[in-house]
Amino acid sequence: MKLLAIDGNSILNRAFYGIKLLSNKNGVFTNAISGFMNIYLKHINNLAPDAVAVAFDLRSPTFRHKAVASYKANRKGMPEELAQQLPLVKELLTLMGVKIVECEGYEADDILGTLSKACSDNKDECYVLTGDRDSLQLIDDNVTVVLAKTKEDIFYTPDRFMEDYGFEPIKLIDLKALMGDSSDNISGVAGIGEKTASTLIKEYGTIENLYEKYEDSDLTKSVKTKLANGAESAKESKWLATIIRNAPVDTDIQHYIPSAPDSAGISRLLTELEMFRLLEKLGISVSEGSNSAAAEKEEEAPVIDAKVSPLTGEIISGLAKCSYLLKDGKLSVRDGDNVYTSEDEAVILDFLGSDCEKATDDAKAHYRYAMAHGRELKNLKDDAAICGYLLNTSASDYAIEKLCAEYGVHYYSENGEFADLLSIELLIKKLRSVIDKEGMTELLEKIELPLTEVLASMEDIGICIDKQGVEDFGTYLTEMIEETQQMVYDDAGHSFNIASPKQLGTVLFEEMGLPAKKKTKSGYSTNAEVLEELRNDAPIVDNVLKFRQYTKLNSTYVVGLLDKIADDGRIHTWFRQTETRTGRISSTEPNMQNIPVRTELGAQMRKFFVAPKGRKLVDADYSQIELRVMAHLCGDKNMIEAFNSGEDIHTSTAAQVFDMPSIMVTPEMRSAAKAVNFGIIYGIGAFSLAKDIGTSVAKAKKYINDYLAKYEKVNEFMETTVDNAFKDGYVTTMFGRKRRIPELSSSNKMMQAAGKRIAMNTPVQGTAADLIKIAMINVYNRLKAEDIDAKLILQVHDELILEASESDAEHAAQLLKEEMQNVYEMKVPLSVDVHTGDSWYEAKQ
DNA sequence: GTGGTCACG
DNA sequence: ACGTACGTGACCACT
Repeated sequence: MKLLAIDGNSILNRAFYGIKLLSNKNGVFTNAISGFMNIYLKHINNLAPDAVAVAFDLRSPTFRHKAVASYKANRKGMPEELAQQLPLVKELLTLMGVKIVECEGYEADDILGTLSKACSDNKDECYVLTGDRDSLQLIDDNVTVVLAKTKEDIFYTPDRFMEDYGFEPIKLIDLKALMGDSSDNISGVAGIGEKTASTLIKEYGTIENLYEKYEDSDLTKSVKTKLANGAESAKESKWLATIIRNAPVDTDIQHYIPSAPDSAGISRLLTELEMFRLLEKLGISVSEGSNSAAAEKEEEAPVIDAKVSPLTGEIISGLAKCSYLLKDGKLSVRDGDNVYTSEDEAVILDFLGSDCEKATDDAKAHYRYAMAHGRELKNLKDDAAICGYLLNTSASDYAIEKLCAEYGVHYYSENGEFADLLSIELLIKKLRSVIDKEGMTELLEKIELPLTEVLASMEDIGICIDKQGVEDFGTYLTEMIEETQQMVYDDAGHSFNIASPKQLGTVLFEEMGLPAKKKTKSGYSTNAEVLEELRNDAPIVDNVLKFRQYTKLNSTYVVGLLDKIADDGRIHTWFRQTETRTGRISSTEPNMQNIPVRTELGAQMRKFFVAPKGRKLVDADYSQIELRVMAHLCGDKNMIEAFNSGEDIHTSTAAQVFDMPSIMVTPEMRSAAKAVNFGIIYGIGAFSLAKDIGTSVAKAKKYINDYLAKYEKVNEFMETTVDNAFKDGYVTTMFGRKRRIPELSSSNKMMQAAGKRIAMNTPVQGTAADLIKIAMINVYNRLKAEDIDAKLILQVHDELILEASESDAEHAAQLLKEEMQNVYEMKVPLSVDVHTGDSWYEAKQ
């Protein structure tokens, strides 16, 4: 027999501190559960034990001994984030059929001691899994202690222990009795540390032997004195350090053979915790749990006896309402018990263009399918992924099966390949009712759903790129990279990989002896901020910075973009509508929202995004939209006035905060005001502001206080927003978009502070995102309705870009500006700058 | 897969 | 005592 005995508390602790805090949408933390299970599964797979016991600490108010009362008294209480995961891990293990062992008045390691001794006595094989070195005293020929470490685990057999420590495992108790252990409140012998203790144990073996012989030994006088003074403490410490091996628990290994897992129960629990990857690892499907009482009780679902037949034109014209899916060129349509399928492009296009009301799960892709063939997708009414996103902007994806499990909708896995199709109707019905209850129906119907078509069109059209120009720029960059690289090697005296922060750190801070300003988890920080400060100390720094700039431009933009040019010579980015927590859209493959602009060299890239012959690019961007949103949301008179004056907002802010006429505001004052304005949007902190504008924290604090005193309503808005966020667990934008903030329920101060900043920032960033989305829809519809030869092609958060015919460019520019400025009646005017040009670079002037 | 770095709003 | 502003995505090195 082989037993795996696990120190549940120790492994859970290790998992908790080793993985960043994660939580589900209800704010239940899951990182320790996930880490624990990873460690657990790894060892189950490696060791294939016959029996498993997971031990947990359990202490009642009556301790088994007086000394125990103070024992571990100074150990910090478990943080709330970890404490709430403890019962969940136990529940999960129980559902998995794994035996949990707890014993009133005993700690987990006492239970491990007892079980491992039983194994030893019966010549059974025992593996003790723990993160705590104390348990190494349990090692013998039958007992191996597996020490779980962050990187790799150590399998401690008697030989391995001897190799590391130089004495037998059992003597670890004596070692601890001498050196003590502050985390366990074991005092040891005062003045004796690890080194001395280890030497003494190697020579004398046990403290009993040591105390018998030390007086006549050749130990130094000081050590002898320490031993003499600490004699009593040493004995008590040895007692405390000894793991109990006869705790009253079942020592029959047979008892710990796991029973059959409750798959449905596991599925239910992990679905509620949103731990889908773990579920997958356990080989259980999400739907297994949905038949019994789910977290959200599953609603009655009819049995569907699906009749499958090919889709025809006749059927299409008879459809009034349906749900459908379209993936990899395969269409499946559901109308009641009837399922129609087709892989015929013409049939699919006819279906998409029909008047039938449609519900699906990836509308944008289907709009693109139709557009790519010069056809339309008509009467699209619902998109399950979009609905899922509005209800929880933090999920990693919005697969039908997951959403069903999460919202207690029956998932038709019994219908095999049509499970998704048959499930989507009830799923959407459910999602719609929750969206309605949460007041987001208008957001869905007026903004998100119409936007799917706009984004599809933008992706479909794409932006024209000057391939030759990019290639030439790449050639230039490659030359510059080689040149700067050589200069760095010359400065360093040898070649190395400059792109490796580790190697660069060694060269700069060890070989060349430059002062290291900051550290990261894994070594010296070498980021631009640090290097900037060292620029005057050594020429290598400047060359490294240049190297970084050139390689970044080359690999991310030149090489990256060339790789994405489609056959039509254009770049078709993917806009992601269900990605960001705040409601912004994101762009990938390639990311068209982070094309360089801030440095002159980088901005050159924008010269290669062009309008084809006979056409123009029209670029319009909102000026200070987030600050204007803030002014509107809080209604502060002074701030509104500042915007109404039409003068530069940062100058205006400086004038108001420093209480002087605008004409007397210096560039320094304006720049400080600008930094404070940014800080206000992000959720201000004096330290970061000070760093940003290079002043003292005290001065930064004063700037903030003066600002908030001048703009009272801003202050008030921040406070009420944060208060409400604590109360509700979420914040909302002007158009009802929600973001849950589980960080606020963290007991970690840093984490909670971050939650507050999120609470302050999201309504502002999110409302700005709502506004530009509405503008996009209006622009799209007007261009279409008025038959203007211009199309939206890009959105960069506060900026929209059109490609227009030369003749319509001016008209389109006017329309664009008008729609953006008038998107919504605000307490301050929205201001838009618009330019036209042959390239993005020109149109952005 | 994660961390460091850096591009954008 | 600690670490430090919001939201993204891509690339590289390293485990």
